[in-house]
Amino acid sequence: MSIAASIGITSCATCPVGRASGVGRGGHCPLVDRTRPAGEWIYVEGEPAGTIWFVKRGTLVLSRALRDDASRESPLGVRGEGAFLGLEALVRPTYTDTARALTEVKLCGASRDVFDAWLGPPGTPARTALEQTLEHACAEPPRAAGPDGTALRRVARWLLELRQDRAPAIPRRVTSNLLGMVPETLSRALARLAAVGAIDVSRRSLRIRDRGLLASLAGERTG
Amino acid sequence: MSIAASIGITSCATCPVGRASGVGRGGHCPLVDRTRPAGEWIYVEGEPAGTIWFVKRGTLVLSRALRDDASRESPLGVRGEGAFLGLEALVRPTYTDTARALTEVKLCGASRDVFDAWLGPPGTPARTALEQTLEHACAEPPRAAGPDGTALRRVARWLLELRQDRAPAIPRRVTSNLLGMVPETLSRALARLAAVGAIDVSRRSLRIRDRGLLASLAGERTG
DNA sequence: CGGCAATTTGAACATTTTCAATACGGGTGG
DNA sequence: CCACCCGTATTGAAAATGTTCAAATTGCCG
Repeated sequence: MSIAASIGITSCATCPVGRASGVGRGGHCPLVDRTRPAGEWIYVEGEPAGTIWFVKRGTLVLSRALRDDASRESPLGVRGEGAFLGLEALVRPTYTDTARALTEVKLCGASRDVFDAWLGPPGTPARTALEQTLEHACAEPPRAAGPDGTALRRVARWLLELRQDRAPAIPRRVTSNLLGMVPETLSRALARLAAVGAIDVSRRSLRIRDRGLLASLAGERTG
Repeated sequence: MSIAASIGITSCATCPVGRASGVGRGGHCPLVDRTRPAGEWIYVEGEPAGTIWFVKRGTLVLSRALRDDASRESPLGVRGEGAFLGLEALVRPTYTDTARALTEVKLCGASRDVFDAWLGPPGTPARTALEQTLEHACAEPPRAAGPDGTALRRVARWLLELRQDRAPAIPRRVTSNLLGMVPETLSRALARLAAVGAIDVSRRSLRIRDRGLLASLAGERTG
């Protein structure tokens, strides 16, 4: 519960990983900093999972190749500050998805072996829980959620949940896929929301104008 | 990687949790067995997260209330042997979803405090990784996967991925929601697959007849 | 053997996707 | 500093797909 949140991870002393390593109490964090520019691929689905990363700053998209057409990929999540990336390396030989930087990112990384050593001896309760969790998370293919309302409704809801910090950089294609629709549909939904005055939208900015209206369109326990 | 799989968890000595507790080496596992009949609710979304469970046998559905209509709920996953349930208790005050037994299940459970103690001292690397992972997993609302093919295609793919063991008990309503469609659509898709001879389907049995045909319908890198 | 609930089927309807054309906005090079 | 170009986003109209609602069927259970 007291996990690092939106304060910003500025140093190893304010980083959960750093603290767990005992930085400041004579400990040393084995993960090393790297900064990567926006647009860069951190790792690619299917390649040997050699490195595990921790996000200190910035935002990334996780995506997986469409099975229909391996040349296209469908975004399946966004990760930001405080997330681990590539943890599947602990239970899988290869990465299960592709991670790409959406903004400039600051990552701390370590090889699988180093990370493994950092976690402590195998077979401890905490490691077991972690590994079982990862095992099951990786095994489960990404599933479509049930049809939970129309496109307009899903978009309205998404806007309400929006973390201020994550919003700006996410391209339409990513967002639309996350919401289970094609970019055109997202465009239309945003246009409609703008038309009724719920939001202000331009090609690259987005602002909620009337949160109450948005909520009612989202179908939140009606008002 | 050597995590308990389909062999069956028959005793604490073959259970990951038991082994991590040192059962057989003088240790004692703090989780206690419970058997619950099919159909029973294990916990409900929103209620205080007091107990964490480990699945030793059987299958459960996890679901979350639809935001449109809190009276209905949409299944968002199936958990079986070897999965932890209600782990969100470590980072959240309340359960984030509802767990219901699909078959008779054998669970081992412990209160949050007991489980917490079992995990060992807070702030260790393994615990940190576990907690960060859970934190992010809980925070992320279940997202629809991108429109990854038509209903027929998704159903065909699902059939191919099907774990033999999980198949039998899952009702249509659950399956259909997992696949992002209404039960009627699933019915029709199954009927069509049966019509072309890819599967044999009856109201409560399901058998793959022609795996190759199914794969081609699923759009697996074309043949 | 009846009643019930889940599933299947049918047909009309609504929505979303598709395909194609257009408008932007940012970056580049003159 | 401005014109040009390219990729992303938007818009339009038609087509396909999935949903809805209602009715019929089936299997299960008392």
